[in-house]
Amino acid sequence: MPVNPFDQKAPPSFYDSVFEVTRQIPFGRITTYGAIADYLALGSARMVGWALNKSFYGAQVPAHRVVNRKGELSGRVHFPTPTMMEELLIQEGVEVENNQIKHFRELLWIPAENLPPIDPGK
DNA sequence: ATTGTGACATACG
DNA sequence: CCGTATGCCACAA
Repeated sequence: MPVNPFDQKAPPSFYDSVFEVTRQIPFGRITTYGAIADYLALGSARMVGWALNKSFYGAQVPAHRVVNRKGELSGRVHFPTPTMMEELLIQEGVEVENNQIKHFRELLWIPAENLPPIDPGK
C-alpha cells in the first residue's frame, strides 16, 4: 500500500519497515533512530531518519516519537513548523526542555525488546 | 557505475 | 562539552 498519496508508485519496502515499527511506538513513549535501526537490523541509523523523512506526507507515522540517542528533537526542523514536534510530544504528556526529552531514559521504548523478533530471510 | 546526500552513532583529541 | 573523522547504506541524479 502506498505510503504517499501523492506517489502512486510502489512504496519501497525499506520505508514500510521503518514506518511499521514507528507506528508501534506506544502513546507517550519515544524511541531512537538507532533502536529502530537495530531492531530492523539495518546497520545504519541514518536510514531510519531518512526513511522517516519521506514518510511525512501521507503515512500516519508518529515521527515525533523518534529522537536521536541524546533524546534531542533533531528532526523537528523537518516538520511543518519547528515547534510542531515538541507540541505533539507535550500533548502526549512527554516533557520537553530545550529540544530535549526529559526523563528520556524512562520513556525510551526499544522495539527490539517489545516487538517480536524479525524472521531473517523469510 | 559513480557521486552526493542525509531526521544517526561512535570514537578520538 | 565541542569539533572532526569515519562507518553506515538506500536512493536520486
